[in-house]
Amino acid sequence: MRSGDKRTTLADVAAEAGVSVALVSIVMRGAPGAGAATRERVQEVAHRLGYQPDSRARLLRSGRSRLLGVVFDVRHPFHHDLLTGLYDAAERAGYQLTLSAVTARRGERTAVGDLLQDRCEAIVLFGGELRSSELASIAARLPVVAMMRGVRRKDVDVVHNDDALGSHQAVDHLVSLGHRRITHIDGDSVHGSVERRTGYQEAMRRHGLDQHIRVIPGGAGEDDGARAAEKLLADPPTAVTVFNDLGATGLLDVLHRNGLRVPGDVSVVGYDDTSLSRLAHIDLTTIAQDVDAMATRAVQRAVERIEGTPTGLRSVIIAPRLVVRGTTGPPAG
Amino acid sequence: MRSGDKRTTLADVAAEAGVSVALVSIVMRGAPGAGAATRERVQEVAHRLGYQPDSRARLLRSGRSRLLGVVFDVRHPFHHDLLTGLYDAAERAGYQLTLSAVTARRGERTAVGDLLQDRCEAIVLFGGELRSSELASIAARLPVVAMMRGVRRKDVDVVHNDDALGSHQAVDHLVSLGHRRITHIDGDSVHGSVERRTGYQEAMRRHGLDQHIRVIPGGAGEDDGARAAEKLLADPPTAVTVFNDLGATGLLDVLHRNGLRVPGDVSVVGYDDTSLSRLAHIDLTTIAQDVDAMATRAVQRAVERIEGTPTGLRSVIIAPRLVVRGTTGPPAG
DNA sequence: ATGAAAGCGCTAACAC
DNA sequence: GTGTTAGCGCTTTCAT
Repeated sequence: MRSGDKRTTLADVAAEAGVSVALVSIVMRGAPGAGAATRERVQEVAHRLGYQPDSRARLLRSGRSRLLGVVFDVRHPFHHDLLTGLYDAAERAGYQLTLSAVTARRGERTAVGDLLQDRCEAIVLFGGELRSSELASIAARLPVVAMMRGVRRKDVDVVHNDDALGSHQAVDHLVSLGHRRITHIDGDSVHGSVERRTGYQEAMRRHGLDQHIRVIPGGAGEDDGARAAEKLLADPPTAVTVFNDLGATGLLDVLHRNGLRVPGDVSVVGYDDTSLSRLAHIDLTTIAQDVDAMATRAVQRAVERIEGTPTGLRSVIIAPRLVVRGTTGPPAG
Repeated sequence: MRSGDKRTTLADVAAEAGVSVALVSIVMRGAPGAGAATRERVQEVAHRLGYQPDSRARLLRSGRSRLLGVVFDVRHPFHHDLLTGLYDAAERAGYQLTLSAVTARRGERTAVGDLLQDRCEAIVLFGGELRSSELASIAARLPVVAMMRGVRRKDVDVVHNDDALGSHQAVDHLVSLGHRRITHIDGDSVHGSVERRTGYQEAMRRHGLDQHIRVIPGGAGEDDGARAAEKLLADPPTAVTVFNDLGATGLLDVLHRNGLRVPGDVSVVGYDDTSLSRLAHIDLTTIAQDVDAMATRAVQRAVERIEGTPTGLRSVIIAPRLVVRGTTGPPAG
């Protein structure tokens, strides 16, 4: 017996309950226009027959899908947190999510293509490498909301973290502990890197620490942080702000191997509040992006575009917050 | 202007190309039965009009969806690796994947429910907490393949790692390095825990090391590994096999804090080969599950059930392999 | 409050 | 090779 041979349809329920399909449809959707008695009976029959509405047929007929497409990367831990928030936000807005993953062997273009076929009404992109012009060509077909990346186009909505502010928070925290010689490890060409670096520089100036500004080239990986740490060893500062948690982890490791104590000799602040930073033996002070706020705004943006209530502002920037853990403390001496 | 207002349909393309809808359908699917010239012209028009087939309508009509539903947990790093493999395997089999995530605030039942409405033809479940009886009730509606968990039902297919064999590999590796006093940290009630523990015990006996068998209670988290390590300190063995990588990380940390050198004083083997184990400062010897093989077999299983070519065997067990990194070496002395 | 009928975008039989 | 016809399962007028 092949499965799927006999799915229960509206017609089946209607026949069994002795009413018309239209009426069953009304009951199933909870729409007004059916008697209480009928309602109950139909519901009972539907349940008994194990009826499951066919979303495809439903959406085909009603013209809308109420579907939000999401492109995320399975390799990026932060994307998973964001998915959690997005599911909630979508549900609150009365939309469903349809996921399309980017993997090591499945590109962003493929992921977007699938979503387009699924007839979702808007697409939410997490980071990614698509060029602004490509995003624009997608945006010509349906609303696009890009999260955690910049887009030089005004036909694409953008929701992201206030990276500069995050760096300010990190520097402020360190300065309040008494640090003055604070170095920043850069994120190279990764999205947000420029903002985090600039934020660091601004904050340092604001505290009158211009002469202590020092930026070491780095990157998005653990090894980038480790390499940056090597360069620091000759003349270590009392504190370091690192582009992201992964880099901070690499840096911490090199520091430890070289006998430097954290936070005794050097304080370290990461960025992103990934699960890594929460591990007991890392216990990293870091900057947390406000996942729920970002997700909520992204969905709100998408829905506004879908329903034609544009707000004019295409860019939403969410404030992050400092999470103090064990890698920061007052400087020695 | 609301988006989605004017999607190009088959009819539009047909009108523009001056042919019938049916013919366009044939061309778009690459099905036989159309002239080369027509084919080219239709394709040109479709492209020019930016035509995108509507998968919902398509699937509704053809009765099948060629969709495989996947339930994964965003919090589990290993699930992401598996997704990568599953996308490939599905594509090879001519199926598409439709993802439904479990999050901290979105349960497995909800995730499965969505998939059911999407009319996928089979469901692949990663781990999870659903009881066997619940799985059975889903399996009554469509084929279910459960990965990385056991199911005491013969109406559900199971594809998982050979946990016992993995433990054998870990012990064999340590014994070949010269270790005899090898302790196992248990995974408590987590799926696979019993098999990994039993495998350890068997392997020890096989090597005539019965009197060195020692199992410490643990769990799936980093802290469980750390707690287990504390218990070990009084009388540390020369090597430890840990239920999973996360636990091994916690254990390593406690070992280091107490001045024990790895692998000098104690060798450590984890399980799962997660990205964590690959971090330079952890560099954990571990047992890698064969993700691609598992994904391939899971899809194969699902397709067999869908297409009604049952094989009788409902359980597939895949051999893992040892990945030697920096936490194992010969015992001191 | 309920039912009949039309049709969403597409594919599959069957004619020509 | 190409067009015609009939639905897939559902929602949505419009009658009754």
